[in-house]
Amino acid sequence: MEAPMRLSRYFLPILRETPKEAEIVSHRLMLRAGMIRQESAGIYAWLPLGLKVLNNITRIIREEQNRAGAIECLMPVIQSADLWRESGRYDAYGKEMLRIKDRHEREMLFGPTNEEMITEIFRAYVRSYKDLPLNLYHIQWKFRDEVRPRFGVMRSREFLMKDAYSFDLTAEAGRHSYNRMFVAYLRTFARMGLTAIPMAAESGPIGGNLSHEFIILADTGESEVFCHKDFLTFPPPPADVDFDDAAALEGIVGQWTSRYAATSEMHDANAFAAVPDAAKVSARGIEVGHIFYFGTKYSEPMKAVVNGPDGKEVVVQMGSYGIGPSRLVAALIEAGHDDNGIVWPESVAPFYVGVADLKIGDAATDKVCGELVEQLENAGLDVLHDDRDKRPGAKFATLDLIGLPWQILVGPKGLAEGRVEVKRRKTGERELLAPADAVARIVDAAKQAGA
RNA sequence: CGGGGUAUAGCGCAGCCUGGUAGCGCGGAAGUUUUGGGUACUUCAGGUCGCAGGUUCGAAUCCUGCUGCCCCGACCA
Repeated sequence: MEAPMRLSRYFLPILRETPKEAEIVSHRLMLRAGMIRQESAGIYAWLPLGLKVLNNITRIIREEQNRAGAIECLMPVIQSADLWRESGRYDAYGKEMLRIKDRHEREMLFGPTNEEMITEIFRAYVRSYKDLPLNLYHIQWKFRDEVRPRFGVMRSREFLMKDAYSFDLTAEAGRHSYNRMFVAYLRTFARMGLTAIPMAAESGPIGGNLSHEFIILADTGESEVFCHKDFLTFPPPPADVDFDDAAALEGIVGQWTSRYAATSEMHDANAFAAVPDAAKVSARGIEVGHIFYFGTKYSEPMKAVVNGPDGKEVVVQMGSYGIGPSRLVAALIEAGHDDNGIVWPESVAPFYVGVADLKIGDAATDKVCGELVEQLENAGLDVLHDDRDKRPGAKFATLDLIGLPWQILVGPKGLAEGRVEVKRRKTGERELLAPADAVARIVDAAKQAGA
């Protein structure tokens, strides 16, 4: 919980016009709402409003990773080339990997992913099957030197990534670990108001033979996708799902893989033809997560082994599980906006409610705004108080642009009747309420949203 | 990495063809006005015209080289 923010003292560089480089709506709105600033091709600074959203997203990711039994750590952004030579990927990775040299001419690299490093950490400490299963994750900046970065933070070169890595004794146990992350991902995206559809996927340079991409449908998505419409009605796993219950997880994963879903690379026209026409969904999608089960691809060459119950050495089974929080910020905007700006889901909104004082300096509006802000704050809500000396129109436009779920508009006209206006951003519904009722309405809504 | 653009004030642009030392809108500051959906007017501040050479009495403008950025394609969380 933070102190209520007075907009006159905040740093929110709103742009009235759209910078010309921004092609897609999320990029345009992130620049206009003062969330990010481009510093280089595909490299962005996160301004306060953008950072708040990013932090809300990583908070949800952490909560769901922890719930599923993963343990957070943090690995460095700069890695040694030697580590990557062990797995054979130093030469295999190609120009996407940014290679650098330190002052001693040692070959280093800016990490594009961390399988090698986590395997090195694992093998240094873990010797016994009794320490398994283990799942370690971190949330860290990564760099992939994309040939052509575009679409703002949707396809940037530097990006924030949550990576989890699982270690198990057997393939069966590894499958359970995979399912844990699968279910955790369904919950994570659902909490952000997204339906992410798990689709059969290529495993690419990460490797392995079991892999799903989690894709949300959006017109501006980069991938062409094909799936059954039932996915849009499947319920997300409940909060009390038992992650130790392998059969229960298998059941959930079973449901979410029971219908056809594939990206264009993996598309099987014959299989799709079997889907009833009325259920066919052919759309564009944004990849927001990707999970891999790759067995011993890294543990074998890097000798990550433990002693089994019979005293013999066993090469551990591994998987890795990624979510891109920085990309998710853009994906959430692609999925939630209108002509006036962003419409944030309540769980990730940078502030929960904005209180606009429509006539700064008016004793009545100033007083009521101060009281509203204090009461909302005391109720545990994150409040933005627009106390700038601006025209009402400018305030409406700003609040709509930055997409806070609720607005309270306090002006002399309404106050003459003892009323303020409560506006819900998502629907545009407005209500004239007494100030105390306005607070109650929004606090109730927050409780219902489980914020 | 191929193809195509573009670079002039914080943002969006004009000026370049036909060389004469830079302008408009938005934004910012001051003021008057206005006060419920980006108000109107006045004044002000802000630019080594991407960088380096060259041509010329004189270059934002013409020529050469370089760099950044953007778009299309192939590649990708």
